[in-house]
Amino acid sequence: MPVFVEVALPVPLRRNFSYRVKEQQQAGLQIGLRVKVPFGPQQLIGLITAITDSCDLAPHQIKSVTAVLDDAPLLPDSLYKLTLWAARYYFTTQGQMLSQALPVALRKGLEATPQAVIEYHLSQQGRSADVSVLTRAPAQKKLYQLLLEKPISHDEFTTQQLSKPALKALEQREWINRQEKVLSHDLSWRQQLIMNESPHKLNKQQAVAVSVLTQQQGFHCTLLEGITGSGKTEVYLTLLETILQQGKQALILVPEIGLTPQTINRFKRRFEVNIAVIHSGLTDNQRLEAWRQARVGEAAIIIGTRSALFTPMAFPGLIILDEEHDSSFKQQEGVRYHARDLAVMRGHLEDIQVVLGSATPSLETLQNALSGRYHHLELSERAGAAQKVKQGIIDITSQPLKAGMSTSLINEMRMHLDAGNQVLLFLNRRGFAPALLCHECGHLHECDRCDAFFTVHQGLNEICCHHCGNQYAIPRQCHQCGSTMLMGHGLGTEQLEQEIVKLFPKYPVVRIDRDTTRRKGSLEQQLLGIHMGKYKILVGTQMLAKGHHFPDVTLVGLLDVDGALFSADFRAPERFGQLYTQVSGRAGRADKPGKVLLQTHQSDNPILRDLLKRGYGEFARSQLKERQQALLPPAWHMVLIRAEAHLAEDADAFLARTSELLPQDQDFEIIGPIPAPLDRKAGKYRRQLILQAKSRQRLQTEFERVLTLIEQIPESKRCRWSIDRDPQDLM
DNA sequence: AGCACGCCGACT
DNA sequence: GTCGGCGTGCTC
Repeated sequence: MPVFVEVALPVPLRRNFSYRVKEQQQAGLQIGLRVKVPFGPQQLIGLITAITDSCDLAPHQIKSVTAVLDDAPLLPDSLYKLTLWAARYYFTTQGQMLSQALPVALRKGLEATPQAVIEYHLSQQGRSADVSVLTRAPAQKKLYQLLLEKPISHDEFTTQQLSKPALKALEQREWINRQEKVLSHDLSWRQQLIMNESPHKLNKQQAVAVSVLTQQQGFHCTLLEGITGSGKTEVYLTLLETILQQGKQALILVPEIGLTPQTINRFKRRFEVNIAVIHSGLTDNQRLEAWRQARVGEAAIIIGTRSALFTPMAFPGLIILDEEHDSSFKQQEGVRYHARDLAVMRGHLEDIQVVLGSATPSLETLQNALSGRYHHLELSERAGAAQKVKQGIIDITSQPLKAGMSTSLINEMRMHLDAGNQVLLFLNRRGFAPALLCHECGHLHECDRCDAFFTVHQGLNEICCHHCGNQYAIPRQCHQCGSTMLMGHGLGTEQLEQEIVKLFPKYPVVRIDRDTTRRKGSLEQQLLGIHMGKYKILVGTQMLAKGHHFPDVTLVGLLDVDGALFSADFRAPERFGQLYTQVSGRAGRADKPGKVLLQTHQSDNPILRDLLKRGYGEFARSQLKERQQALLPPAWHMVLIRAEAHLAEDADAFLARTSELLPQDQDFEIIGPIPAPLDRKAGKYRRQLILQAKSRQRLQTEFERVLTLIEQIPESKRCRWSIDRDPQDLM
């Protein structure tokens, strides 16, 4: 009987592809194995999604599988199902979803389960060799001496950056033997968990949280709402102890910025277990190695950012997603999945607990907690009884400003600095100035590829577009009138830093934004400087607000609240609330109360008042009510269709036709096509269609019905389009 | 998404 | 004369 397989391939085509399987390849064939298949003129690697004995296609249209690459499915059943579910939910294909979920090395066809690794030993001849011949070959000598102590695996060779030529040379001298070492998995942690550090004493709230969490069996999702400094991590660690003792693994997901050595060390210090850390700095092979260790159960704890969600576990026990409100959990290109939502689904499929932790929960999670879908645990006491932060609003309407700072802010800064404390200024705009203005004709220099102004970077002597990366030397003359009187317009962190140096020459300043932290390790260096007290004034963007505590900072100033709070995006108030709460949480400690000052033109704004008066928790609850009234997420469900094209009409026509395919009634709203907030980006026109549906199920079915029709719209070929379910921002 | 095929402009 | 630009069409 002929055998055919359906294969999911990493191509943006909404279907799988059928292949014939030759007889000698048929043994052990199953769903979930990787295969190499011919696809047009190329060979691709995909996953078997079905095995059949017949195929609708004409025989001449079907090609044969080139090779079957695995003998066991790559992913456990739960993760295979997760990719299927996610592909449906995000309106994409399983092939695309799988290429998000699998490590690059596996997508390229590398072995998933090596039975043995190569090890290098010194040979008999090598042992008795005369080392003095190596005096002029230091790399060989170093390697030789390492080998005297113990054999080196091929893997260590790459990770420790030893010299390959030296290895080759020693092999040529016949001093080295290659040996295959059969791998055995060290799972001893499951039998006996060794703790390096005894647990800290928990306060009452922490103890309650831990006892609730440890008593739960099977799938549960819990929001752990703990204010900054309330000791969420200690709760995680204590819960982790129970899980590990049961011989089960834990997956910990953290925001991109949160995966610092300090975080990892906290876990390493407590448990004597293998921890797989998955971050963007890993090579493809290192990533694969971490993936393997998790899959066989050698790694007891897996810590990583968004994409680590798909790491298989042999003994799944727990998923923790820390700082669950953080926007880096949502993928912003390709398949736009949300790691938080998929983590909950994964927990469900693996029948394990999911803990979402945050001081400032997203409205989505808060709604689930309030409605009873999730458990809700609160930590409201600051460990060490630190004092509450004082807060104040500075109305800057018709106030004189020096580099964006009001006189009262400057005076306040001076007081705190003179008292020997640190001051943090927050401005969410990097560069020198957000526009280049001609003083004679008023012309503002615009990016030629985007609908945006150039940002001036004085240090680099460049103007550059923050949307497409376009950059030029700062022009000497105005492009419109030729005048040489050009000046920066508006304020960025670079300029703020310069002005502060002039205003406070005695106090060293550090600036932290994407420009000053581009070099690897420089952020760590700067943070160290702050903790050592080397810097007194800290200037920065978002980066400064996330994850780091600065105990000697007693004053935090937010320079441009208006820009952050009153943007067109419906999530702006929520995000500002989170940012404000996170930033103010950075300041002060038990013996030094902190103070936060906000500069705004709208000091009476009710949203702002609400946030300051009642704190994030209450603020978020009233925001949730507003979203419900406005039929916005999480009350209603949103999908954004983006289209970009060289000609605006093509994008418009495509979206207009799409909207004609969909219903419009009381429970299903369509807005658009409308220009995206950044109308033109990188030379292309951007349009979008916003869809809001009351019922998630209805949204799903309506969309699935029209997906294939959308592809057939003639204009779809003339533009680049994508679907974003549960969009984070409408950019 | 890739990749090939195909048809027009500035180069050894 | 050819190298190479990217528009168009196809992939079991």
